[in-house]
Amino acid sequence: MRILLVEDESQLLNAYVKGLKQDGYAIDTASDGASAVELCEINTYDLVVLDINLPKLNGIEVLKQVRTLNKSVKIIIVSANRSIEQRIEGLDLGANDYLTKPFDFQELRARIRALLRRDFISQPKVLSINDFNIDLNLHQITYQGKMILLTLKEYTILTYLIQNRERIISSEELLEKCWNDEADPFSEAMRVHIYALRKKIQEATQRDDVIQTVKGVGYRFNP
Amino acid sequence: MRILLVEDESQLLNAYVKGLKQDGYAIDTASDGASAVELCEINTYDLVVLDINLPKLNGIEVLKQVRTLNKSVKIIIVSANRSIEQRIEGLDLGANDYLTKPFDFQELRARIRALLRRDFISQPKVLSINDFNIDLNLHQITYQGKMILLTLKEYTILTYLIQNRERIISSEELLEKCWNDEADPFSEAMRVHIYALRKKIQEATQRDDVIQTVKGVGYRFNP
DNA sequence: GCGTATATTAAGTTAATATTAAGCGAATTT
DNA sequence: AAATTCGCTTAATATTAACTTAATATACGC
Repeated sequence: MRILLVEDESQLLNAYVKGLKQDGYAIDTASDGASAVELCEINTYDLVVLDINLPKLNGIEVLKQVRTLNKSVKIIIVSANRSIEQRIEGLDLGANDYLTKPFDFQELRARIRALLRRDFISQPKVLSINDFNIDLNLHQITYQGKMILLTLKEYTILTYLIQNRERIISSEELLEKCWNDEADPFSEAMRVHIYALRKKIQEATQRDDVIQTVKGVGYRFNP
Repeated sequence: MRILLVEDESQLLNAYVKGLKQDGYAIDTASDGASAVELCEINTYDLVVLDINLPKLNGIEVLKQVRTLNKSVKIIIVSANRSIEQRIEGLDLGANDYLTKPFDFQELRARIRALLRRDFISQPKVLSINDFNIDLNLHQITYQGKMILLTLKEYTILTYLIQNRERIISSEELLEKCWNDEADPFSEAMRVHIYALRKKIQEATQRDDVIQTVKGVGYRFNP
């Protein structure tokens, strides 16, 4: 899942980035409205967190343009201004949720998860598929109760494959959803992660068909 | 857990601060209504203790604004005026509890704990997890009956990790919940405390996996 | 079998965390 | 009030783990 954070207070921004990366999202950032819109023209985000009080381009205007560019992206508006009017206007213009500053980071986290949930097969914080058990809180994946120790990137990839296990995921999509802007599209890094993942999964499950390769198409989680 | 104390009698204020810091809360203070609201705009508190009889901005007005800013914060109103009317009004406006002056500090302490309790797994004053025993009253942590001598900050951190042991806690969250306003967000101080904590825990338990590191994500208490 | 897509390794780079020692200031003691 | 202690923070360095790169090997469809 890929998220764009638009926020001009850089300190706040950094905190969000870190927190959300830990949840396995690929994060891009913009600190003003113009570059936010630019990024949305280039990339396809699943969700945008948009601070309404922005330099250069008014937040409401950014909201309109982003929504025009991408009808399905989820947008969470953040604002220090608690006037109800603005709140309504924001939702009318196509925002999906609204948060008033200051808010607890856990609150943001919960709402993001809630909004992205619809795209997933399963919604809760813990999903069980056959002998696999994924705890989204603990970043923990177990097989028959046995823990599979994964790095952050491995966890991100596997979670994405699992949450979209009804489809075959192309390398391009995996790259797009699990890496951010700076990722080199020609890099082989992803394959190395897949390899490491398979190794760890094989060790834990004695199976080596859990991540299937569909040549020329992509990868697929096979529970 | 982070608390804002709003009280214009500075002597009383200092006493509260000291007492509550002892309990491991991160404490900010304000001595008038205007600055209380300002602080709530900047920071996310878990709880606010609000004296209703305030200079500059009427306490009830402060209450309204604080509640508007943050729906989930717990608010305890303190007042010398025990008129039932005001009491009702306060609770109607979104306060969670009410104390009439003069009151015993232990009373305040108990109510704060009661209100913050819901965020925790376990509510009682003493929690036992495996061989660990945490007495929130005595600020004492023991392992197999053996006392682990901790400084205040160490106790605060460990208690937070223990009370949220079902999640991985990022450094950002730890900083947010265990330090107050003056904390430098780029400080490495927390890591030093973690180090000291681990050392003491290792000494007492002979185990060194009690505070686990999940690289790129955070820390976790592993009982 | 040929060519392309993917897998496998090992080595290199970067980022995150751990460790250590020194400094500072508040509180306590003498 | 000087000296001492203690807890907390700072800063510099070390260590570790994660991630990427790059080079080579294998597999698979045509």
